[in-house]
Amino acid sequence: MDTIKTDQQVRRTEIKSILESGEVGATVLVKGWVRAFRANRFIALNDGSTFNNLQIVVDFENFDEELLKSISFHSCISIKGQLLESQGKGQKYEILAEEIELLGGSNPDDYKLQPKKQTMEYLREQAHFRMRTNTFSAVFRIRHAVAFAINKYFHDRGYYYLHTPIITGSDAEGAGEMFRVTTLEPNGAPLNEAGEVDYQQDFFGKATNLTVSGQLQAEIGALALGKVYTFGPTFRAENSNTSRHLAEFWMIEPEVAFADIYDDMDLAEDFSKYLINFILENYPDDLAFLDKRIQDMEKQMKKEDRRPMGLLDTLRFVVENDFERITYTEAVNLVRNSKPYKKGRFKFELEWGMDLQSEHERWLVEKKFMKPVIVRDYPKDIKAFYMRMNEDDKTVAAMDVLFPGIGEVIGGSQREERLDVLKARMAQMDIHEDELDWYLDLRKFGGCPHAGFGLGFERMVLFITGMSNIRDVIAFPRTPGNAEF
RNA sequence: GGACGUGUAGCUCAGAGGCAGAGCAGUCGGCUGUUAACCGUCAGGUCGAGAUUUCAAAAUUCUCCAUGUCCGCCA
Repeated sequence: MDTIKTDQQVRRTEIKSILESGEVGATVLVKGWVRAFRANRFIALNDGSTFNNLQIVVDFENFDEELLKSISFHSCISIKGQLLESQGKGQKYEILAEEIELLGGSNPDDYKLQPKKQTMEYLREQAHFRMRTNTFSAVFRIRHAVAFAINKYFHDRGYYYLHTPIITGSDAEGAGEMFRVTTLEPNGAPLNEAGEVDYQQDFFGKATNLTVSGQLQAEIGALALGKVYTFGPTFRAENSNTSRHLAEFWMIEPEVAFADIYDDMDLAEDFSKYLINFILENYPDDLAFLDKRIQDMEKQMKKEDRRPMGLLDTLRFVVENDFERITYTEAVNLVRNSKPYKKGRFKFELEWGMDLQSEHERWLVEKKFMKPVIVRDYPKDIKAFYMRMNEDDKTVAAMDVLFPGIGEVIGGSQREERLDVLKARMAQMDIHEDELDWYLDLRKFGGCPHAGFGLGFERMVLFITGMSNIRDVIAFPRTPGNAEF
């Protein structure tokens, strides 16, 4: 038989559906990408619907030699045939091919890739290939599922999804360096009398930036709709070169009226556990693969660098145990009285009033408590202006949720609802009232206690997938010096 | 922004002054139950770039370029 057109009467079935509820003996049509063609007889086909491949059995005498030759690594084919119970060991079903059509070839002379382990760095440069690998297809299925679970969690609990602006005119949010948004030409922009760029002549009539946080706007939503959350892209122009920072990332920011810092911590813990549980229950194949992948990698590492638990065990452990809750003051004392601190094993000193260093946080999470830790009541001087002042007048009702391996995944606070206290804080921190008059209005007209937090979406996906670099849980990472694709 | 590391075949890497190497991928041939299939065959190189030391440099030294890890800033 030569190349045969597929019979349009038969509709395509997704591989996930065949593996879950296939009917032996039925004629099915499948389409997908070739992961392997072994022994001139067995094709491992993947169509992205599931982690698992479907085995296609080809009697090569029945097909044109040129057609079979064109079935190379990552070519795209359509197969019609009968679904059978597999005679081999590695899989339950297989399809005996009756008709094969080449949808998209992949010339091996030009296609410089192979079915083998690649470095994450190399794959970042090969966009089409990256997402077809076992690792990344698993990561991106899970990423989708986490996003879905976020919306489901909040919707089921009566929160409203609020879309806060991506372009903002406020430059007082204080969450980091911002990307400027302008239509003015870099050379030849109009100048004002002081010789500075005149943004009054810019598109919006003022200087504008990409958002670093939707929180201030979300507060307005919370004090009207009661419970809201944002989930959108966020931009930080920080020159941060680490495995847990992106210049463009997605952030979730719930904001709740009538909530205090304890409600906030309860929400953060319950929410985190829900997301992890959702993936454990719905994506066991992808998680099992990622778990095994990490185990294989760890075998080649020194014992002291290995993680104390595997991925699945870590996720279950987080879901099944309460997060540890301590104050900043307790955290400082624990670190200062720890063996490694006394023996000078830490690079940085720690005194009350200083920010906890990564190494201190990691000791608390990974050595002392062996689970996520929520630290609250930080010194006011190392936190943002909008956080609620505690009665000691030294600390604010802020909390950070620290996860093993990643550090801060959630940062939140109860917001300062007392107008006079907020104004005093802004004056101390040199933030001009006229830039945030709309934010102050919220305290003037029907203000109330409220709280919320920001969760770094990619950091949560990083934790759940067990990947080690945040660039490998987003399809097209933007980092300093890199905006490919 | 700071510190350190890495650039050798399409990919992953070895080579530590003396002929440019291996595995996988690719070519060609073989193989009707494979699971990163296997066996044989052939081909594949400006050793990141430019200088420098040397009889001799992929290797020493310097500059530049690219890239990674860690730290800082944060989510």
